[in-house]
Amino acid sequence: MRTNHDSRAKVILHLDMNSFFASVEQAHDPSLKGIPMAVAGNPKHRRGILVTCSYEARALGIYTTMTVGEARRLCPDLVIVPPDFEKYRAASTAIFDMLRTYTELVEPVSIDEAYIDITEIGGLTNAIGITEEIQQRILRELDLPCSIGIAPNKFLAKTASDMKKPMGITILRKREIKKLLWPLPVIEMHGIGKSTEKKLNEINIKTIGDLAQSEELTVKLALGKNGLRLRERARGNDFRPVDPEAAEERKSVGSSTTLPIDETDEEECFKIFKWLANKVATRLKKEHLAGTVVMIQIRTADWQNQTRSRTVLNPLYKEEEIYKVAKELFIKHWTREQILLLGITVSNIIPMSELHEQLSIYNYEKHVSEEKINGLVTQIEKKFGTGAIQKGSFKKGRGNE
DNA sequence: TCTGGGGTCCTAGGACCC
DNA sequence: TCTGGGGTCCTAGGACCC
Repeated sequence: MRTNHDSRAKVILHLDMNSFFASVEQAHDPSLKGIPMAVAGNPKHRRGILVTCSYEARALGIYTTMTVGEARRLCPDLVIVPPDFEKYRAASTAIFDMLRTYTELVEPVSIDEAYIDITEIGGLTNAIGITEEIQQRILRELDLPCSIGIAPNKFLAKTASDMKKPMGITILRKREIKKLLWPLPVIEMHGIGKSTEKKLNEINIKTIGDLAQSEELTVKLALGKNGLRLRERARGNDFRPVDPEAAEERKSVGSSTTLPIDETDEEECFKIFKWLANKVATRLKKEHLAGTVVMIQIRTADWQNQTRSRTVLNPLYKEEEIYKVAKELFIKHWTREQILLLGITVSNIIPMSELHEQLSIYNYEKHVSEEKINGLVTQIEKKFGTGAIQKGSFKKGRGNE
């Protein structure tokens, strides 16, 4: 179907904001510019870490995920600001809106990343011009730096945007991957973490090139379907389209917190759950969402994670309802081990706008009886053949039983 | 490098249904 | 009573990403 010299080859951009949270803070407060600064959640927390840091901080050996304590030791002048997600969300929206003035084919992947398919609006000839303009406009109008990758597919575009930071523009052509990608260790690949790296190393696959040139069956045996997908990516093949609706509706809303001490007191845990239920409920309400699955997470002092969940019939969104389920799950499953972290997540999300239908008993019964009827229809047709029943003949009206 | 919190996607077994 | 096969939902855990 698609060949190497395909004239219909796509031009995909991957935009990646540079140390996004820190940059947004600097844009809002110019006194933070040009100095080592970092964003860190609750600095007085016993295990606080840096969420992001400025390039000036990086130059001094500071990095993301470093503990606040160690960062301060290394750089006493480091300015630390607490995260402000409202601000980041607003900046993010502004960026994506700007991208959509070029094309509708914008797919946000996270708060600070997006894919853009510019094949139709310029192809390869205008790609660099458009990319430079986007980068400059984001810098000028929003005061935010970004890196952009240009490539024939998502994987290569993502890889390219990572190659030059900050304020980079990198083109990655398929014919260049042998030289640029294949010598790198597999861990450098997006989608490969510690665990997959280990499995690959065990079958003597060390570099991205090794993976690209490996036997299909060997990789499938070691990693399953995912292995085959990674192998294709390593060969430069990725046919996922840029899908503007991909990240449209969220799948879960959760909140978790590391406790001030390793907790063993049940009543204290209840209090935490109450607080978490409130946070989750508040966000559900704000986004007009509800969900039918409540999951709790318990991380014990030895870093073992446990999750326990329950599916309920009617979507819930109220603090009291969420708390009640979470508490019951906790009572039922906690083994009285010391607790490091507790969390609540509500998933199987349904927008409130669809909630009244879900809650209607009439619709619920109708749903059930239709399912029953469909089952009967199948059974009868099995016995007497498919024209035996005129479809829809007893679906209408009420009182089916 | 032992440290947070927000997510998504995938896998696999068991229950249950047809 | 035994035997086959397909499918969906629920639950728990793992891997990965930002």
